[in-house]
Amino acid sequence: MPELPEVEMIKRVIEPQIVGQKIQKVLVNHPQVIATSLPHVFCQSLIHEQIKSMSRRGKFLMIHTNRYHITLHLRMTGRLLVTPADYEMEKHTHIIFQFESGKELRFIDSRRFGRFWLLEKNETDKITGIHKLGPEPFDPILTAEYLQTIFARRQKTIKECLLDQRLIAGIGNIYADEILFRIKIHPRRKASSLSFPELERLAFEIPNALHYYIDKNEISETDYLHGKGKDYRNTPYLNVYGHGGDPCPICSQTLKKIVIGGRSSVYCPNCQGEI
DNA sequence: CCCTGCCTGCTG
DNA sequence: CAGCAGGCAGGG
Repeated sequence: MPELPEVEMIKRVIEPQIVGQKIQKVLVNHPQVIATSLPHVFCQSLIHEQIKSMSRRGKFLMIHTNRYHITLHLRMTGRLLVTPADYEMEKHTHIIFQFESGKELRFIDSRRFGRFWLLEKNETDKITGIHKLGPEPFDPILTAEYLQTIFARRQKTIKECLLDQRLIAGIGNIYADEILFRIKIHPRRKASSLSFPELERLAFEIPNALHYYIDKNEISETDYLHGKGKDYRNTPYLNVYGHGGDPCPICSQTLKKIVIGGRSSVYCPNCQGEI
């Protein structure tokens, strides 16, 4: 489920609660979620490690300890919760990091698509996929010129390009639709067909829209736990995603839902035109 | 480009 | 009940 604004929110809520915590024990209920090694090795390696910090890259999260990077991807339904030890155990809890303080960091994932990797600090990461990511949406390199270069020889639609993590990291189906709506560009347009002024609008709106939705996602630690990590507060501010068939918030024409590259896409045929 | 698999839960 | 879901990898 989570895209960049959600992953960033999770990082901001979780990090202050786990920094300084020392791992006493790690429990893995479903071995499949550990991509790097046998669960036994994963658990054993992390005992006595202290959490130093947390970071985000695209939709990946990293938890940094003295000797390791714990890298994880929540995919569609993954969640992280910091709880007291006696907090009710959610269904589909696959990993529990027990801290010496009594607090726990829990990974919950109903569809079990989420993955964890354990990397030594000096190890070069060639396994998680982070090494294949394009620049962060907030990287100043993301100019109209840059977009022109990466789109130039692509036959793909702009929607598919925005979803391509090798080109830009962190944009998923929701925000691809929202960004295209904001700049009034049809999702089915060929990326290479965008004019320079259109690319300028895109280069501006990618970080602008994502910042906006990160801000709207702000939540307190208590509210986050209360919502079990499922409360995404920016949802009411989405203009098109999940609104197929509704009136466009700008022009009131009916928003259309189509399929592009196997993904549902919602757009306004009036504001964004028809091809 | 397309398709499949990975999984469970929710919606119509 | 089928169909769909905000992700990604792998294969043809």
